[in-house]
Amino acid sequence: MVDKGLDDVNLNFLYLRPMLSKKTKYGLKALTYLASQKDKAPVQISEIAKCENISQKFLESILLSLRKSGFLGSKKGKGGGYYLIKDPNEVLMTDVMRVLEGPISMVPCVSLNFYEKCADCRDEATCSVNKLMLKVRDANLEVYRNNTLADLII
Amino acid sequence: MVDKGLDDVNLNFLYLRPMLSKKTKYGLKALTYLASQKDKAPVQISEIAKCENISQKFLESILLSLRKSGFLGSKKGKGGGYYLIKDPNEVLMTDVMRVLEGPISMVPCVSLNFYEKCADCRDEATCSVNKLMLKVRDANLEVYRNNTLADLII
DNA sequence: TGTTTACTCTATTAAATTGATAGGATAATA
DNA sequence: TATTATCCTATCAATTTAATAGAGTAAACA
Repeated sequence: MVDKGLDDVNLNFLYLRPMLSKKTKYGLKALTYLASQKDKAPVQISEIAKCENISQKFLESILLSLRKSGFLGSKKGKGGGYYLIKDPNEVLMTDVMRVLEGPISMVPCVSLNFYEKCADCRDEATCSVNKLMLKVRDANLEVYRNNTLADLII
Repeated sequence: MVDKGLDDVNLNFLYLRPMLSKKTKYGLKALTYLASQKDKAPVQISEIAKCENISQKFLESILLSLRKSGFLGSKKGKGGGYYLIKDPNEVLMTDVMRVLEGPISMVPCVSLNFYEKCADCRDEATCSVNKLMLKVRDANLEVYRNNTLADLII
């Protein structure tokens, strides 16, 4: 049998290279879980992990980084856990995404906060990648700036 | 000396996890290079690689996949090379990005063309990640649909 | 007809990142 | 002082990216 060029098959549909990391996915779910609480009593990691189907150990590190970046507070010992520090209406997605996922721009040369010149690019002003990714960055920023944690509930 | 918690340092600004692959970056540059040609005579891989500072061997595989997906034509032998098949005005960024980078959605559960249910998600209708990523997808689609290869030149 | 040119294809590689797990240290509560 | 739950370090397999090497194939041209 002759090989019928299976290399032509496009495997993109398998989502082999997911764009959104699980860290961000889990972080967002945890934040909305906390935002949905009636009171602001601390919630244990184990509860969030169980309800949201998240690996508890992995979630630990995510919540830790969210605490260090000022989104969450924590309490140790019995009755301890994590809780939201700010009102969900005041938690901007721009800030959340930058902490969890990293820069919003897809290339450093169009980043507002973390600009870097491309080493291989001759002229930024005429670079097609720069031109397109600038528009993509603006479109994404528009979404993240206009959505808070409160907008993600229900 | 006491360790002052260097783990708190946010290293995102180093762009350790670039969102846009070099494959896409190089592919876009090659496409615009070809679109900028006066006539439609074939251009050699080596010329594009040299002018755009791209690894020639890597570029070979990228141009090959762009040919197989119908964007480029090729000619072997002396005077051979790659050339655009369609008019730059008719090459939509949605199609280019899907071939080079993969699905436009950041999660499979909001993908138009490559939908997949999340294994761990209890209810898509109330999922915060789904809700946010749906908006991001629409914003990105808006950009890619309204830009053609011709829009990336100069 | 034969040589040169340039695309085509397969295979391999190092390096980096992700996602997950294990184990113990620390602090707060009762 | 015992229990609880966060905090922190270290490690791991699996995957992906980007690049390179080398041989194969088809077209042009002398």
